[in-house]
Amino acid sequence: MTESDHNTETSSIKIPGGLDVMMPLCAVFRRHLKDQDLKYTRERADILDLIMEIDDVFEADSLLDEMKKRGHGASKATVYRTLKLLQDAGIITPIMLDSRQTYYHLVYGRDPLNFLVCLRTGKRIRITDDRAQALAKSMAEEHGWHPAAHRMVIYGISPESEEK
Amino acid sequence: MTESDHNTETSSIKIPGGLDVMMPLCAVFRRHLKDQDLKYTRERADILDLIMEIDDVFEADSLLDEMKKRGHGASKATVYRTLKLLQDAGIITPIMLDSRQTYYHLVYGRDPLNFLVCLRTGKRIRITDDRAQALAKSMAEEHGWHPAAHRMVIYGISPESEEK
DNA sequence: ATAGGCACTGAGACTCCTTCTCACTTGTTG
DNA sequence: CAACAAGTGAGAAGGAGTCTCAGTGCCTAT
Repeated sequence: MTESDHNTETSSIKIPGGLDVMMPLCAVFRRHLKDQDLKYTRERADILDLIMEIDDVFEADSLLDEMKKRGHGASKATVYRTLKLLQDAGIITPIMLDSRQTYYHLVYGRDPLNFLVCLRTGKRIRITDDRAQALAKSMAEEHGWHPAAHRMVIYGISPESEEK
Repeated sequence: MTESDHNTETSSIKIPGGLDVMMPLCAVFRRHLKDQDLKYTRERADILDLIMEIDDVFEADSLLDEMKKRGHGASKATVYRTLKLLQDAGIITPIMLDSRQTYYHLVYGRDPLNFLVCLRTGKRIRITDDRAQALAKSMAEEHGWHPAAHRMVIYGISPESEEK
């Protein structure tokens, strides 16, 4: 870990011996980059930092804006390129919540997310649910597949919009 | 039912008395249109017919192409407008499987669909599963929501791609 | 039958997200 | 220091989906 690993958000990884080692998220990214002879640049570090700070669903565009606000900007091209690298590294995942654009969120070391989406207002809430995870695993395995991730999106009417 | 209801694909609807009445899908659409003083035009009928014939996941673009091939075309604008009407009528639903475009499929009178998507090959298979439906219902209700539909997309490795 | 009104359609302009191109910069290695 | 590979930004390009607007068609009332 070097001085450029300034953000020390960690994720636990399981080691065969059963020991839990807390591994900084940026180290995961750096290793992934190094494995392909790619570089851990200022832009890439800043983008990952911002994503860790947000720790919520986000879009490419809001990243761009926020980067600009903070002075250390990055071009649109760089943001999109970095998002792809982060996906490859298994750190973030895209989610298709509506047809306008792609959303992303942190997944490395996080519980899988499920979503409730209001058909009237568009309001979204994230929920985690072990049953969904278990079910996804069963459904995949019953078809001979190896599950890697799942996404449950439930459309319905939120309590707030119903009262109106 | 008139001569313009040439496609007689049906859906069963529950009547309070407990009787099952088979109702042509196009009749559902016509009623929905009539309720809003909209018209059941040749283009709209053709698009619905094609969707019933496909009876699989489809994109706006492939509808456009297929309509063109069959001689009775429709413009891009009309196709998109009709897809929206069909959604409003509860006949089809959009699904966001990847970030390239919006996919749709028939839902009226059909079992809810879940998907297995192969991370290596992009192969998709549709599966129905009562457990997913039940779980979606529970998850929504536990948060005070009224569920309307759900979508479970499971990403993983398909048996075929694993053998390679 | 005719006229008026409203919905519908098609062509293409337009928007917006995303990707690509290309010239220039940066970092690393021998 | 030279060579080379990778990275970056600006803007062009691509592509899905929406919007506009003029022209068409269907209904209804007179």
